[in-house]
Amino acid sequence: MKLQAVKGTFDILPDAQPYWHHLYSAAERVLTRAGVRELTPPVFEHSDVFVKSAGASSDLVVQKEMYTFTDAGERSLTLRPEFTPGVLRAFVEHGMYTLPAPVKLWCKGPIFRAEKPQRGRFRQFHQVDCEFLGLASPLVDAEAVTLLYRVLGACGLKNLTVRLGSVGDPEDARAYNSYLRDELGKRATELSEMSRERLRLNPMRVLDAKDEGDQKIVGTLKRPLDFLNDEARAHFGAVQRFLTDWEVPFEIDDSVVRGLDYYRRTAFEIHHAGIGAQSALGGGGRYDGLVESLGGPATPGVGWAFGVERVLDAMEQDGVEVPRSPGPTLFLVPMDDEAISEVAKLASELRSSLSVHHAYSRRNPGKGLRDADRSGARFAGLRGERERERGVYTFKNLRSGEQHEVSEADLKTFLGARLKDVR
RNA sequence: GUGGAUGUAGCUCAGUAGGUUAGAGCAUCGGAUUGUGGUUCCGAGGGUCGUGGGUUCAAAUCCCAUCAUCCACCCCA
Repeated sequence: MKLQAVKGTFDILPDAQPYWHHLYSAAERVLTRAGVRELTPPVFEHSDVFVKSAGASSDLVVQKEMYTFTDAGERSLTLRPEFTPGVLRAFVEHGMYTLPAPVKLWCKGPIFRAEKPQRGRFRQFHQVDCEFLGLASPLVDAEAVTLLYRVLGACGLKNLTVRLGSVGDPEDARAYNSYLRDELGKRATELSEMSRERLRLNPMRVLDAKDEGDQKIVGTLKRPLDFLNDEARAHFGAVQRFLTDWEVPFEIDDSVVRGLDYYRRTAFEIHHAGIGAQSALGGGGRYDGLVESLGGPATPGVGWAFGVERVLDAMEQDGVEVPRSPGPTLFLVPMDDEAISEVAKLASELRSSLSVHHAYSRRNPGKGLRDADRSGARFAGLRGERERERGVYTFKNLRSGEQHEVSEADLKTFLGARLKDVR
């Protein structure tokens, strides 16, 4: 058995951590300022939570990609394949529907789907998710889209494309689907094999067929937006007006199709060129009715999520610079055996207020200063026989090369003063 | 589920008319320097050549199988 991470999973190594922190802190900053509060749901839930939310037509597609297992108590549990159902479960379980609406929640963490890996697609990956519950107003849809856009902007991304659409209310979607089945059914023989298969399983998918002949046929059809009822149309118009007013760029794309049944009205995606075939960084939409179908009180809601790995990929493509994690303030070098434990003890004491690293074996000054330099330390502190005799450390500023002796008693004040100077 | 590409040192990669002890750069460790860093110079350690089988006097190299990784299709919460 080779020692190797499970297919579709990976380690986030120390060198990569600054990028992750940068992204998460950008998200936290933007969302917190907007009054969105963090909620951390468990990584797994009763399978029902995800199965019920997926809906009837989605479960063929979706359930086979869920990591489901039975625990020792014969409970069927599932590693979350998305955040929304778990957040809604928590929302209901804790009576958050009594809070003033909208209740705005966000979360972050790993997500699990048993898909075949490729660029931007893994079996364990990470999402930042945001949910706005309790209000059906288009104002909330617009705020949701805006915050998604702002979070990604705060990550340093340029050239984002927001695609905005509406799937209407359930009866609109049903009407459009049967329209598609009728019209495309008549011309099924002209369609490619793939589109015929899509027509059978999910007619809306025919709209983004890549085959040229298919696209000609699609061009003659009415669009999903033509089927919106008056209220849904007005809602969609209001969302657009808010976004325009708030100077959030977007394009209308009525082929934004959400795979899950629970979406109503607003649907949106945000894309970035240059991260491969999986170009969607994230997306979301309105899901009025979902809380109720999970067994809670009727509650309108809208939410989104984005894939952290894809955003990091996009950041890399855009050349986003992230501050390197700083080295220690001080690096201590023991120059004889007795000094090894002395510097370890001193480091331990100084760490109550400073970042202090040290070498773990006897080093000559050349090697010791090289170690200190490589650690990125600002100062080095050398300790050997000479220093011990005089009760001092030899301190060297690694940037200026300036060096003096500092008595053990003055160490902290010396460092404090030095740091002030440097700043 | 389908297709293509790729697996050689910790990392990035050379290395095919099959032929001695499989190389480089980076990284690590040591020395130049047993009390003064970044640059430089010298040296060392580190390899089941993904795995298994086959062909051959001889396989990293050719053949078959298998596993893994990457990319794309499909799908996409």
